[in-house]
Amino acid sequence: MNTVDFAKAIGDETRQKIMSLCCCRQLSVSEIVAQMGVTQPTVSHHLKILRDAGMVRMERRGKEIYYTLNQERLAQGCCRVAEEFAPDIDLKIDSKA
Amino acid sequence: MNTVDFAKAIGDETRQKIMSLCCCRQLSVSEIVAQMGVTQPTVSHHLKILRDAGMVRMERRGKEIYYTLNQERLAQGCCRVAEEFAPDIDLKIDSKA
DNA sequence: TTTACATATAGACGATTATCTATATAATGC
DNA sequence: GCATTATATAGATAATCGTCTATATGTAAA
Repeated sequence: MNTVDFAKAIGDETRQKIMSLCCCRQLSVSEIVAQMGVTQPTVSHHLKILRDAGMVRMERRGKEIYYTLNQERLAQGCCRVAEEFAPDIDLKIDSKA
Repeated sequence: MNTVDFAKAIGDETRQKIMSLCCCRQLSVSEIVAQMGVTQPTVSHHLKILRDAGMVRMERRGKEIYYTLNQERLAQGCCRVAEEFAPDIDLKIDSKA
């Protein structure tokens, strides 16, 4: 995944809200929809974009599909951007406890 | 500057090419135009977006205006994104020699 | 197998955006 | 002042994108 696609994937208010919601916990699509001001198809649309960008993981359980943000991929994308355009500045990843 | 505006500013192929060009050296608008496949007004347009996002510095010398990428701001934006959406991963900035 | 529920997809539509041409502004030299 | 060069701005246009409604797909329960 290149830096343009990465930045485009995260460069939308609705998607960032979704990212915040399923950043630290699994959420079903309905749960996401319930907390956003847009329709379910719109949420599904944005989830697809995030999925295609590798930014979220999905897991089906029964009728529901749970999404979680892929924090590693996100951080990797940030590092890629910094490496490419800010070579004089060093961004290091340290996994927290 | 919020993370949406930051991601939108860098989420364009033409702008990323400009960012690459004036990442490590000052370049005048004409010099940038010469290395890109778009017209001068288009380059000016993208420079304005990068300027508004604080991603480039400009310096007038005579008739020419020289642009440089603001690597610190860029790296800061990357960190902001990681902090907000990947709180379990720690991205630290280390200034290189 | 029908019904109900959860999610995805298709298609339409308005808004935003990237590009262009034409023109304005700014700086320099004659 | 006038001409020249460099950059910015205005306005038009086509393409992309985000949102909606309608509908299809998938899963589980009756």
